[in-house]
Amino acid sequence: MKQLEIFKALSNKTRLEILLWLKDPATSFPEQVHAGFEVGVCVGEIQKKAGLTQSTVSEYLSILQRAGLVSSTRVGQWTYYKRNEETFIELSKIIESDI
Amino acid sequence: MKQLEIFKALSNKTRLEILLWLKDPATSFPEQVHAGFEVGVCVGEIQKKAGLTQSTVSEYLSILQRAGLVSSTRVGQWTYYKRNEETFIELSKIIESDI
DNA sequence: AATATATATCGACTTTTTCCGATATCCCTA
DNA sequence: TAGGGATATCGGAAAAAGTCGATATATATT
Repeated sequence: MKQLEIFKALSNKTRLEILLWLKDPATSFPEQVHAGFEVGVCVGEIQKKAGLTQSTVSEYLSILQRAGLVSSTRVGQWTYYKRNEETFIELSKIIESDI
Repeated sequence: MKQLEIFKALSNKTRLEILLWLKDPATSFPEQVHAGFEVGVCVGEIQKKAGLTQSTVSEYLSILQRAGLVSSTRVGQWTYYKRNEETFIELSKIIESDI
């Protein structure tokens, strides 16, 4: 687990918001037609909610993914992102004891 | 607790190292003449160990302090910094449940 | 009061991050 | 296989962070 990379990923307001939205997609996003929320939320919906450009949001999701905070699944032309809860648990433990 | 400010403070290799050193000053720093480690470690010792200039280390300690991760005590001409463990505990809980 | 030592602050320069528009890639359907 | 929609990648401008040297401030000693 690369702590520094994780903290950098968390050092941005929009990225923190995205992580919060992904915590409970059903209340944060409109119903998804092509997939349930179990697989995640597609980039387009996240982008609309964030109010930034598509390229920026795509980049932000990559940053979160490289840090291990989210994972993605491609289904057809959509990429769905969801939280990687194990990483949050690990991080919480690291802060308790290793930092 | 300002999460974003905390994560920014933690997004730097040297600052993470400083926090680790402060976790066990007795093994990380030479004996202090003018005060025990209970009050913290003085800026000069932290600076030597970090290998950066005095101004940079002083700035870094301010950043950590503004984030609530350390606190300082002035004794004579020295300023001693020590960890603020409550903040780490709080942060760990926030990551468990609020992020 | 003058000097010395420890720390903080300031101004400048460099590097990194933020965020965009344009373009490329991937996948679907006609 | 051509066109369209979703996402990723690239290149760049602007803002923020990293880092330094110089200077200011605070305290201690003589």
